Amino acid sequence: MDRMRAVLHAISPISDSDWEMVLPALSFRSLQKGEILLSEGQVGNQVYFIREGLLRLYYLRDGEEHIRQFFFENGFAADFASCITGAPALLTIDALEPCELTVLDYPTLNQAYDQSPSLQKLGRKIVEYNFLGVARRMTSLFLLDAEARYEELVSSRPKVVQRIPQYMIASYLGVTPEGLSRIRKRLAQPDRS
Amino acid sequence: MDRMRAVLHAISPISDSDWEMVLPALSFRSLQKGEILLSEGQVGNQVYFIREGLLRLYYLRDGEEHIRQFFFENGFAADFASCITGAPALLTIDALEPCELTVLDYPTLNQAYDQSPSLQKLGRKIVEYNFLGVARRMTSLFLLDAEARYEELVSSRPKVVQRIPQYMIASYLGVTPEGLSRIRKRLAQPDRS
DNA sequence: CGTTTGCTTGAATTCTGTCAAAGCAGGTGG
DNA sequence: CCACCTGCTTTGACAGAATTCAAGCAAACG
Repeated sequence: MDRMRAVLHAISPISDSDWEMVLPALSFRSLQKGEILLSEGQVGNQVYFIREGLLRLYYLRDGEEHIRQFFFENGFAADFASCITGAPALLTIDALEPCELTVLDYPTLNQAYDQSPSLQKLGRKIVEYNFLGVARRMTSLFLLDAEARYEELVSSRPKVVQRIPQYMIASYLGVTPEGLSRIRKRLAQPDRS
Repeated sequence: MDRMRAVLHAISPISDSDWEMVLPALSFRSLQKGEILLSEGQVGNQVYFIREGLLRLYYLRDGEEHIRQFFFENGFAADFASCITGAPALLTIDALEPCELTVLDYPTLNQAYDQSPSLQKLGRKIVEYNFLGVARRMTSLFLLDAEARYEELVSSRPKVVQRIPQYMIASYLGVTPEGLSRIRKRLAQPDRS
């Protein structure tokens, strides 16, 4: 919990009185591997700080899972779109590993925003951060082919490649498991001229 | 200028004193068709309100233009990522039609945020809005094929299809002009069983 | 030790991009 | 008013790449 405060403080400074307003929004939750945290159709009015574990955010379409994002320790997971709009989630969140979470109730958080300018600012910074994240992801999907996306992922987030099974990485990259297998093969043996 | 204030007010209420703090950030600019507003490599520390005209935001890669977004009257255009991070823009903005713009200086705006909680909130709402925008775009690129993306575009933003040449729409959708032409052909004559 | 799960590999198919060429405007200048 | 030119869209043929389907293989697990 102090770790979460430290993470938030690094984004934008929080005073003790700010923190007291955040406290009522907090609760705790443990998850088993595979447990679902948010299902498509529910309203995702919670944000999760990951003290321990690994989560994944994905779309379900025609029975297939399309993974949009992975969340690691000391990070925040949420269907932000659903939090912001209050509309039912289009996404599902579940645990890839056993998790220890700190749950933040979003409506409560929103009320706190209106009572403290510095929390309001923190809120803005968090959205900004998330904006940059999707924008990067969008750019990568838009400009790069699957092979380049994989190389980018390996170099920029090696943890993902280490801790997550390959068929999920394939889904994240937007290719089939077979496709990723071939990409890896291609990259393993560079040009033999 | 009153129109811009009205647009902003609809997002989050602005008082007269708030507005006075925004005023120093404002200036005006006219653009000819084809004129470039922001080039890749520059810092995009401005946001543009479009009183009149039509803008486009795109990546330049290997001499090719990959269009990410179109901006219409009464909307805001910017390379938000560059505004937020202060890093050089990866994107270019130019005018598809003659434009009349109200320019907002982003650093000045940021200072105003820290002086008024309601502006801070407005700032948050604007980022939220933009977040939802990229998230939607990202989802569409990730889940749908080019044909479905085109149908979505036609039904959700018919103005785009009407006012913008087809080869640019193709670029926006992430296909070649030939590809889009075939998609349209396919959609024109439904299943003849 | 057998079963399950995930990764790889091969062959057939489908799709998309590329290249080249031809129609079809809309605008310009004779 | 007409002819031409330029830029955009369409079309066809072809090659390349990715998905799909099917099978084999290795490691993990009960």
